[in-house]
Amino acid sequence: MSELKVKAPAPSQDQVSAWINLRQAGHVIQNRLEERLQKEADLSWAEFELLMRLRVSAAHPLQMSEIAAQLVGSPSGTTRIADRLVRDGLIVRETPRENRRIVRVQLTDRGREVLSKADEVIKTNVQEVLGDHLTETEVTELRALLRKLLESNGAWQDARCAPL
Amino acid sequence: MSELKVKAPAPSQDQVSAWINLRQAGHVIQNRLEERLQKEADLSWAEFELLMRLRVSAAHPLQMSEIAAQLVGSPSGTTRIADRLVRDGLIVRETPRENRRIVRVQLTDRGREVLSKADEVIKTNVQEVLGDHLTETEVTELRALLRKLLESNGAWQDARCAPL
DNA sequence: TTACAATAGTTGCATTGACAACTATAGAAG
DNA sequence: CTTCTATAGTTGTCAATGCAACTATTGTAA
Repeated sequence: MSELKVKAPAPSQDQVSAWINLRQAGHVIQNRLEERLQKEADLSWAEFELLMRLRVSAAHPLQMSEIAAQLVGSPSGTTRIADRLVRDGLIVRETPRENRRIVRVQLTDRGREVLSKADEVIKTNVQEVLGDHLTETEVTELRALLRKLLESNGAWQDARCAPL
Repeated sequence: MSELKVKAPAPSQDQVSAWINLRQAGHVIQNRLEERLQKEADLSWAEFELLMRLRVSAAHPLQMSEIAAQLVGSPSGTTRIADRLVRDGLIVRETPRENRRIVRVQLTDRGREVLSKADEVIKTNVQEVLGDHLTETEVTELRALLRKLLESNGAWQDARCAPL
């Protein structure tokens, strides 16, 4: 009878533990993905994600602020990532005549190539770290929980990742 | 009939999306927690987590390598975090006579004080970002999924966070 | 005992990314 | 039209962190 009472851990502990576990998973798995991505496609995760966003929008080239809004980092961080991608010839920046404040970004052919190589790497490795261990149902559950978390914190956005 | 077939998204897309969502949640929420923690307890999350590990072990003071094993970062990163905590007088380093290679770390009184203040901040804010939006069951589910994920990637460790 | 290997921790260096300040352009108000 | 304000993006500077190289200590073997 009283067992139930005394054993009950404060919910806040569970919540904090959950949070720490989320960060652990984030770091550990990310490290693995980054390592492979770097080795096999010579790309950082940040660079990959930026490229991916460009492909998803496909039709019209995105401008910096649109990209920045879709990534987790700051605007200046986005600039720096783009700098590297330009240096490596994977994207091009272009300022349209009609609005000389903005900068539109587009994949180059080489960018598309590298991205498609990166797709393979990510697909394989996400399968390895996630897919091989969670059922499809569990993946769906996880997404639902994360979505709820993000939505209630005003930060939800669909993580469309295009062809793959 | 064929609808089911053509509409089915490749599982790899779901997996990658799940992964991206996990990182988004990680960043967004972490930013919020760090901001409050910094403002209200003058502590970074990394510092908080190190202090917390010290408290959990309570009885015997931990040595650097033990701490490093529990945190997500590298050994050198752990050294740097400890540097700051020493500078701020929240922990003390000590090299025992019997083994002059190792360094044991202990909370100071001030460290305990600050940590207990940080507890409040974390408790309140994790409640706000997590607890207020997920049911207890959902938190449990989330932990279970993350645990499975971590275990299958050989990185599980219980995120005990002590009193709080 | 001297040499060699393994362990523990720190430091130099380079990369990454955030924040705030800055430049440049566009739109609004007078 | 000029001025003021808002928007878009970049850059200077700085803190955090990883890797590889280093120092110091301990354990092992000849």
